Amino acid sequence: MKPQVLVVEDEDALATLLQYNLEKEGYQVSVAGDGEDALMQAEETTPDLVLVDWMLPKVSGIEVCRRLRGRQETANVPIIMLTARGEETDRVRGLDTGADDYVVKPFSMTELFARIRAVLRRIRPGLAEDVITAGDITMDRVAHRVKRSDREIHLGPTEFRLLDYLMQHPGRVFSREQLLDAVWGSDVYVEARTVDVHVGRLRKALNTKEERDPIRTVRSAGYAFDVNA
Amino acid sequence: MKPQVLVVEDEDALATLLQYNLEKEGYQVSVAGDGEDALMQAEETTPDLVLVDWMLPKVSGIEVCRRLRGRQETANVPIIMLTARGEETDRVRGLDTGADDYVVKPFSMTELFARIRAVLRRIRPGLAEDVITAGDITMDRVAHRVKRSDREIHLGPTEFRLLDYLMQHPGRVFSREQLLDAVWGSDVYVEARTVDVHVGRLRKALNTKEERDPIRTVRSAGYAFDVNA
DNA sequence: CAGAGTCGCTACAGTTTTGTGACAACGCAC
DNA sequence: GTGCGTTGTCACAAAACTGTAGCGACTCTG
Repeated sequence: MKPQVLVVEDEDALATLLQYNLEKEGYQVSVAGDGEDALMQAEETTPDLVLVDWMLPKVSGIEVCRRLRGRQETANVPIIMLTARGEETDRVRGLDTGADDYVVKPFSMTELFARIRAVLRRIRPGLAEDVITAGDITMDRVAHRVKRSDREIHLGPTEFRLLDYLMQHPGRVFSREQLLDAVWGSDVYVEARTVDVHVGRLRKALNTKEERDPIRTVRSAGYAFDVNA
Repeated sequence: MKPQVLVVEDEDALATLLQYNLEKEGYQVSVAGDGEDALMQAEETTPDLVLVDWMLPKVSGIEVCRRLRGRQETANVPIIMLTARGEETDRVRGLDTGADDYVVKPFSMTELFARIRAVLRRIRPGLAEDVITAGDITMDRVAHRVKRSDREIHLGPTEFRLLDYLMQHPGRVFSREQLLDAVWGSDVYVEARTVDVHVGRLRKALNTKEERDPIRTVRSAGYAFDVNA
């Protein structure tokens, strides 16, 4: 599963450059032009990493940090700050901005990539494990294996990604469109009903007769993964 | 106890890459960006092995060698040099730089690991792990031999390194690109599908009719070596 | 209760991905 | 040079997976 990166940058040229290079590096990228937009998108896409420019219109970068940290869903998302040289660099380090690292402009892409990898590596193992467990279902993303109470579950690539995404946000309802964006990719066009089919396949693979279906259908809204209660 | 490795490399991207891979391989890694830093850290952490780039800012790699050798505490620490092709390779070998071995860039990770183990084994027997076993498969890296339940397996060099790498990280799925980076070298250009062919050859050599195939194909993701359960 | 909307499921044709045999090129020992 | 083992690439076949359409069941609304 590609790590999702949210870029918060008002300067168009830089934003585009970042998006282009990050995607080439294998990240799923979304861009926000200002702080408000950033907070909204962060809620929607729940990124694995946020890249925030220190200077932003409306809501400053540092404020974006604080707000992200303040919210349940995004409290643990790693943040990297982009600052211009001399832009209170010391205070960035000194103050508890909530950022996990910062990069001073101008920076090279390789440098940025190195920081990103370092942060993801540092933050992720502690918070988001390679292994997710919900009820009796275990998903090991490194080994690419899914088990339900010691029974090995075989899933196709798409079903795997779908389950991955759902398990990562348990309880939350996603519309078919949201799932298409997140699991298929925001640029492919597929029929919304296709999601139904894949959910069906996923259910068939996951459940035996006795077992409770962990995927909940919400009529005219979408699907959600429920942790056993 | 994990062997401690000090990496002295100014190029950020390479340093990060080395750190990442070495840690995954089970080493405790610290990184120094220049010669001075290196000497300081060497004093602090007294590493079991030092990896030095030949070209460094401030204090050259060869100078780092000399100084490390000149100091009581670090006089016997094994050193491996990283040199670019053509970078006075002969003199590196010829002169007594104090290095125990050297690797010519570009190199594959498995090659580097092999050198590291070799040096550690020579200097600090006991720190290097020479034999890996997984299920009924045994791989002796010193003798360069592979056995499956007392049956001798003949492998070509590439298949050997491939199996080595896979067995080193059992259960984990690697993409073709990752395998190319790790086994072939990070910059040689070979077709990704070539990995398939080598996996095929490896399987043919490893398995008889009765035996379970230890290599698992993960569709649209890569391959993994599974320890028998 | 009719009609519209929504969802589960199946079948299937099309596409993507993987396994494999053949082959030419290469390096190396002799 | 000759011979042998190894390597990377290609082409083709097999296997796995995907998206869509279509039908019936069910639900909501008026």
